[in-house]
Amino acid sequence: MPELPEVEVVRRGLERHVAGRTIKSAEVLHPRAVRRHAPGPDDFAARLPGRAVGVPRRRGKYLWLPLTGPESDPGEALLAHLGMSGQLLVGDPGRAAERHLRVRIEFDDGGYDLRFVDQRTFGHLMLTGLVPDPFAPAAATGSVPEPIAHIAADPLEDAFDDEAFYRALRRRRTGIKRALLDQSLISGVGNIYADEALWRARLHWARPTETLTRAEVRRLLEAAREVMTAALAVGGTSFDSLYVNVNGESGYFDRSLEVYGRRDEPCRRCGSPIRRDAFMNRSSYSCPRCQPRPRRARY
DNA sequence: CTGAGAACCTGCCGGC
DNA sequence: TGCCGGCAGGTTCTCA
Repeated sequence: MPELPEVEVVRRGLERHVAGRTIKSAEVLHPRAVRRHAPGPDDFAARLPGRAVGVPRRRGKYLWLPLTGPESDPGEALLAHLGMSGQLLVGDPGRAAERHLRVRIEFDDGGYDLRFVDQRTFGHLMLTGLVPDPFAPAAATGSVPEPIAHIAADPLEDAFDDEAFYRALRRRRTGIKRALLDQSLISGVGNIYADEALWRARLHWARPTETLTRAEVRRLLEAAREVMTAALAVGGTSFDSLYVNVNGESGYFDRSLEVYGRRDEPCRRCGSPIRRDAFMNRSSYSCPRCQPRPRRARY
């Protein structure tokens, strides 16, 4: 799926094209796209017309459009997760329907519409209330959609607490990559950027979390921030047309990847052939020399 | 409670 | 050409 940088690219596009507009209509073309909206597709579509869209927000890989308008009291939001293949696209309302168009939203100004297109249907949209942000520093006033209150802050947010992350890792009994992908510990990091950050920090994916030092965790977080910030700067990573901004354009970061997808190609630091391991039903890429397997490995 | 694996989908690619 | 296994950037659920 789109990881943090790709989702942020989409958020920025929505901020530019959708913020401040009022919804005229919503249409659900595939009920699975709103399966997590408990009251069902009809309720989803019926409650959107008349709502005004605020400034889109994001935490990790989730993004949401705050809604104001007739029905909305303290706060509701249109929450979106792109899953593995979801896209949020804006464009001329008259254009042809995409093959995997799931939800269409039109606005009362008659301008660009908003479409949720999702080939594999792992992504979803839902309408939900907002609750106080459990990860915000005390006395802060942020709010987040209720269904994602368990999603940790991401490393590019002010609310992310490096020291708390280190302590949580020391308490865990698992491998560092599994922990990096655990969105309740740190959000926004997926399979690509986990591998890239571990390579930069010279840590093996199976390193037991309870053996990590403060310095190593600091290095890892710095690496994760660097790689995701760099990816964001060039529009994110995409190997194919599945990962695009709201205008359907791909990013260029795939050209900057150091290990992901580079099996048997030389490590850019030491020349050793990059290895690929199967793990968690997915691939992990690492350099056998820069990231030696720990004596005690955890999966 | 924690950790590990399966399930949920569609499409593409390489090998036979 | 067609079929089949393997693989794809994620999350949630279930079971131990």
